[in-house]
Amino acid sequence: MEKETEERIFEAAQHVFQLRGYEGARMQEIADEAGINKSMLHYYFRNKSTLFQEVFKQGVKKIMPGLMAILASDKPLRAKVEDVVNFYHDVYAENPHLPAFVVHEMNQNPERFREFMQVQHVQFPEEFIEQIEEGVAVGKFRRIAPDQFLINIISMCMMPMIGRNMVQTIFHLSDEDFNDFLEERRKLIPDIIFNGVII
Amino acid sequence: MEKETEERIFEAAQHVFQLRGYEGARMQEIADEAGINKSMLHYYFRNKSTLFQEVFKQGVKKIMPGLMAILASDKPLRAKVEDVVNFYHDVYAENPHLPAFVVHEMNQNPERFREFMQVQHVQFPEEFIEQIEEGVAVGKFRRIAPDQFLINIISMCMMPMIGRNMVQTIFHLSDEDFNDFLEERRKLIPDIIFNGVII
DNA sequence: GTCTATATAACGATAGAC
DNA sequence: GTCTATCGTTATATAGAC
Repeated sequence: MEKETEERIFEAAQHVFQLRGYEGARMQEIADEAGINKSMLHYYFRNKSTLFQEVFKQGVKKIMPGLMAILASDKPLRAKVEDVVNFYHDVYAENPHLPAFVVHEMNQNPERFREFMQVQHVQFPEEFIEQIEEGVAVGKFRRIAPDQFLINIISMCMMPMIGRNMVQTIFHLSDEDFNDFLEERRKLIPDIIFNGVII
Repeated sequence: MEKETEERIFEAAQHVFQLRGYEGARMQEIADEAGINKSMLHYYFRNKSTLFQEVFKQGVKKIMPGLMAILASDKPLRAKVEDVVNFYHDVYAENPHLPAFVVHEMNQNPERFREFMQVQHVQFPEEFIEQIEEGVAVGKFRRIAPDQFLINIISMCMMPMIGRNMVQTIFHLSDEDFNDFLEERRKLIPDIIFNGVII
């Protein structure tokens, strides 16, 4: 085999859990996909729950630290927004099921999510807050709370990724159409956030 | 008992399925919540799958027809956007777990969702498309595809509802704080869509 | 480390009395 | 229509040989 067994198991678990969720995932499917016996799952990871926790942790780690690092950088606000949007779209391109997975499992167990965010020291950066408050203070921006500002960006990034099937169904988009649709949003979202649609 | 058994079962099923998803839901929990015996579930609804289908159908019906009706009305675009935003926030106030439920189950079974949308004749209204294309043609709006326009609105409405725990965790919002946060968005979202944050 | 075989528990579903 | 009792299946998990 090319890869170590443990790694093959983990990657298979990642795929199955992200696709089906904790409750929908089957240890048998993970074993099949890893090309090993079911009992090996228990040898490397104690049980379904611990295997899942590893996958969930690693999933959150693919998003949160990168996002916070962008918000905490010393770039101007417009550049930060562009970076956030590109970051989300890049992560999605590599992990199309990750956003829906994290959101769903976070809803199933909010306490685990909260605890994990604390342990990882994930914090909404002051630098970003001040940048927006200053823009408001000098009359450059309309009065908007920094959390509302950020949630608007994240919403416009994540929702189409999570609701891909809804988008494709309502607008009759092929897979290729949908990819184009998403790519277009890398420019569109910053434009909407700062300028809206009215010229 | 105040209500008919079948109705009590259905309401319990609605609650449990919306909270835990199809795979996570337990027939026993539905029975307990309805205050009846497990076998009654099979008497009124044949099995778990059919009970779920009813709940899912009814969930989609609470959102899609109302949304499409607003888009197809003869109001000006700004009023339509406000109506859509208010509609989503009103639905959420009554059914806080519904958005996340529909999105998750749609992802678990896209084909069932597509089929359901077809049967219900849910279609993206021409009136809305023309309204935006006209605004673009006369130079009032920046060049934007109608589907992108709509998805931006829906994204900003739904994502905080689906990701409530993420929002509350990152920004340290109490339940009351979060409700205020959402209420503020009824005005904020149309403003962003049309004008962005720059004054 | 990896396999086969099996234990154990949970869950959906049914039979049958009342 | 509603209950109790139970069946049959499937899933996780473990024991033990190699």
